[in-house]
Amino acid sequence: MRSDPSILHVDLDAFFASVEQRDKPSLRGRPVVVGGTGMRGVVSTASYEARVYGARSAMSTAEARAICPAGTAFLSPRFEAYRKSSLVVMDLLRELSPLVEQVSIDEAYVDLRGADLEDLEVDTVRKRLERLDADIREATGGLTASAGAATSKMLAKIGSDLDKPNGITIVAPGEEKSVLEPMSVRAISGVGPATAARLRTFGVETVGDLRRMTDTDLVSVFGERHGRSLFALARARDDRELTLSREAKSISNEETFERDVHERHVLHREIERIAESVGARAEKAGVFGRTVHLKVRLPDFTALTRSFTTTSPTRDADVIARTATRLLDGLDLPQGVRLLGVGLSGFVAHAQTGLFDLETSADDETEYPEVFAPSPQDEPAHGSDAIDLSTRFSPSPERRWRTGMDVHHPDHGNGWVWGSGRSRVTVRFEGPTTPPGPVHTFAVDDEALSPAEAPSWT
DNA sequence: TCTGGGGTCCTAGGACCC
DNA sequence: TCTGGGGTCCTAGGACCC
Repeated sequence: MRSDPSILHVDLDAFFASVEQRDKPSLRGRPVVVGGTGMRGVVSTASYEARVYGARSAMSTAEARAICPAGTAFLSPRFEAYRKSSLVVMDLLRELSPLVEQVSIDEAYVDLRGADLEDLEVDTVRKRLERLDADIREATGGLTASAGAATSKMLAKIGSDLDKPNGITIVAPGEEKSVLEPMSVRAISGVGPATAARLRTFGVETVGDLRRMTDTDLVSVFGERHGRSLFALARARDDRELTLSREAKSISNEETFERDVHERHVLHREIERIAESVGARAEKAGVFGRTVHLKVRLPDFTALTRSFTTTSPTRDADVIARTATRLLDGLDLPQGVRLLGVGLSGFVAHAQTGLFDLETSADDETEYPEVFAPSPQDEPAHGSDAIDLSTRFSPSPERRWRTGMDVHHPDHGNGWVWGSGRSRVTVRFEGPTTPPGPVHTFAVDDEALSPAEAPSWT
């Protein structure tokens, strides 16, 4: 914890709804709800006029429609417009100090130690924040923000929430514990509905209550990390520094269907569509991922996740889709599917050629049984007959092994390609299941494969 | 007309290696 | 012969955040 209120938290007020009201004067002064407008939509942001009626973020749009008066505008989000205004605000923050941690499209921390201020006294900070407030209004055409400054991230964030909308709260050094004490435990970062409910069973509602629990008890109930963090944060001990830059660790897309889907072929088509977008985003980000994730939500809202890690990083939509389809086919889904998601993680900056490069050194003299490369016309559509690993195909410049490809081996049965390299292919048989089936590696018939083809292998 | 979509981090168990 | 830890990787699930 710092000795001066040099951490700032800035939060744009009802951001999506405010942008809509700014851009469309007829919406000003009226309740506006931005979010999914379909039957299964949820609210992203409700304007303050809509909050009067009880509309809230994360509420189902259906419920918001039921409680808001006629004349309430229900709008789909226009992310491009929001991004534009967000950028304007983030630039203003970076003008204030180069030490900015952007948390989301409408929220950021700023380290005022990087600001050009004569000192970090409460009055000096307040004056500067008042100027920032005016700058944000002017630069964005009337959007407002709420701000909090304090000696730690937690207190700065709590501060920005204390006087919404468009308020400035500075928690003076020494006041942290008394500000925190009467607040609900939900004010602590990392305490959501589940943790709050468990704490309630111990008679803990406020941060003051939480302080009566021992370190040992909290660790035994919530685990090492979470327990220690609760103990420290309840005492306003928060040394977290700003994270000035971070790289994405995963890319995913998911979709909730308007109606639960029962047909496998529809799910397969959806996987292809979603994988297409995941692959395109990975390409845009310049990354290749080793792990493909599948997420399924059932009509009863339980979520299933499956993942598969290969040695061959990819961003090929086709490979992602095949892998995800494999994972889906390992699930029994008699109730149908409410949501389907596909993701990619385990990023490396460049695609590896495959197992050969990753796992085989030049002096590796392991002998593998030989199999033969398939030709593209023999590559089966998923679900149809597998490629027979014991059959020699006629050479073709396009033939290649692809992760997820169905194969058959006379000794091992059915399987699918798990990874491949210039001279060998690895197959997982009877997979993917938990626990996974056996993996066998074969040397491929590389006579017909020119080295130039290798980079296109996935 | 219950409950989106994009993420991050943690835990726990098993495999495997040293 | 029996009994070890520690570390890492992978997988599944869950909590949390905006």
